[in-house]
Amino acid sequence: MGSVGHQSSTFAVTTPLYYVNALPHIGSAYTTIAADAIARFHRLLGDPVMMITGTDEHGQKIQRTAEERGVAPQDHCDEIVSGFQDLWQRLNIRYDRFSRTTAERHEAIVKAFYQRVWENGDIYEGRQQGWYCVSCEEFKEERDLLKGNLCPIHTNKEVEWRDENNYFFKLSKYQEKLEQLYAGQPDFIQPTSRRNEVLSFVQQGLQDFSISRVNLDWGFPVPSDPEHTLYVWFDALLGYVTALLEPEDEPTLDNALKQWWPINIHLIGKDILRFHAVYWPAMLMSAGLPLPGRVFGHGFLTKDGQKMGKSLGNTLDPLVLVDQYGADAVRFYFLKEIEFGRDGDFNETRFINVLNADLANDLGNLLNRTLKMAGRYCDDKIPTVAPETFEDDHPLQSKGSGLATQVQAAFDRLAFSEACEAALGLVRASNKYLDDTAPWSLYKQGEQAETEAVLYAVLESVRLAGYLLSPIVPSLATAIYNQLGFEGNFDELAIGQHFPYQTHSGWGLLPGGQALGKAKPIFQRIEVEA
RNA sequence: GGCUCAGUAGCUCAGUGGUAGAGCAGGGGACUCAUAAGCCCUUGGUCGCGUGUUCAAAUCACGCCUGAGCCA
Repeated sequence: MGSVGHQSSTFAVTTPLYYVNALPHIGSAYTTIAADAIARFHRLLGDPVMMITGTDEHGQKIQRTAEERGVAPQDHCDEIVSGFQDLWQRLNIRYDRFSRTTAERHEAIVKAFYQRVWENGDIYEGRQQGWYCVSCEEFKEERDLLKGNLCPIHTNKEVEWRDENNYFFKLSKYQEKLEQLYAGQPDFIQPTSRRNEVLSFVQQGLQDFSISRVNLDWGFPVPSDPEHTLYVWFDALLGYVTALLEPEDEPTLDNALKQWWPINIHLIGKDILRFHAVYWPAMLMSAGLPLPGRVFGHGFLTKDGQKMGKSLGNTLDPLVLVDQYGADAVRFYFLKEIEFGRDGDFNETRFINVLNADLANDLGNLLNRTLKMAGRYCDDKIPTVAPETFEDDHPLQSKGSGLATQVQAAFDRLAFSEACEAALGLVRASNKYLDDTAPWSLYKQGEQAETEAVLYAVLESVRLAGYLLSPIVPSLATAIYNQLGFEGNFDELAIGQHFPYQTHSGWGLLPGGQALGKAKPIFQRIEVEA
């Protein structure tokens, strides 16, 4: 029952390498939480997992931001980077690599990669004229500009006229190959709405894009012409490759690619879809490297239905949120309450309602009430119950047995919300089952065996729900397991050996006689003063 | 301007031809093992608007309105 077939294989997932223009915002936190949940799920399965995050640190925008602050670019980057690392720690993100594009070994990888593309004849010198938005680090079409030569995205920034010699990448050469890729690998870009966007973009015909800038110091020199500086995006995407080097490895492409390449999933926000779904695979084709499995562009977050932004002054600081409510709360809200891929909203009332209803009332209280009864009626031990006690149509066993497959399918599709709903369904059924069977009455009537059977079924159901939710709410899962008498912690990297999916995702695993831990509410209700 | 997607209960969403559903929030009730939690019952919707197709439309077609996105 509940055993799930799974071919173990390496699994690599990335977040974007975040631009260090400013401290992390809630959007970066959202992507990173999702990536962490995916990585944790694959660790449960026992797969060797590589989760990559990091920072993108080059470009004119960084140079100027540092100048404005009166610090050296590298010092600026170091500062912001520690802000990211601090947030990831508070959010309980277990990344394996933190890739920085200013790392020395990154330059070696970039050079080697550039060399391959160069030798393949895909880089040429050309002239680029046009309006440039430094904040976007992109050229803009004149027709798209707002009045006063303002960038349509950075509406307070004037674009700058550039007329310079740049090096170009022959993107146009890969038009057909890219179209073949999208057709032959329909899951390459997800969700479908994003895929369609890319398809229609590519259909219009691809133009070569420039991969170098002049009059810019903060970046790597172009290997074939050190007077030029490599365009930040060309360098940034390669941070995914550099990340794969073992600490003791020589920084060569072969070393970087030997174990984890190709990446299974690139998780990104929809704003950088084009770079990952078009430019990146073309660059990889040019260098003769295998392509990633899929690129998933998730939606944006709003606050109280409004776009967040500094100008509106309605930003949501992830640091404040996690300090106030804790990592599990934040992780759960965003992954359970928002369908991954669609835009989602943050509203504090809804946030509190969801956490109280699902985590405190349904899940937390279920464990607590059952544990208290087991303490009183079963001598603080998991009751020993013969397996045949549970008929096939037992309401909890029947529901719990099918969950492993369901949840795994949901995680495969990055449907975190569905995974949560499935696990919570068992929790709700357990609360109902308790009321239907009323073990407190059974016990008073001297029905010891029945009491034990009921409590076992519920304890086991809480365990299973906690296990399946562990990629989303690892600390809660650990608390559940510990109170059920297990030793271990869902933050362990070897969790797939300690609590293997193969066995722990099934129903009926709790060992009878195991001493229970101390009952203590795992998630306190959030009280709001009226 | 072109194209795409969305508009269903206070909130978040499911429902793709046959008399409107879930979770949360709100109201009431019985219980007591529990984090005044859980369980049961319940209020609440001209399914964005209009026209059409059909015996029958939230569901199909056309038009419109609103919002979001893509068009280097």
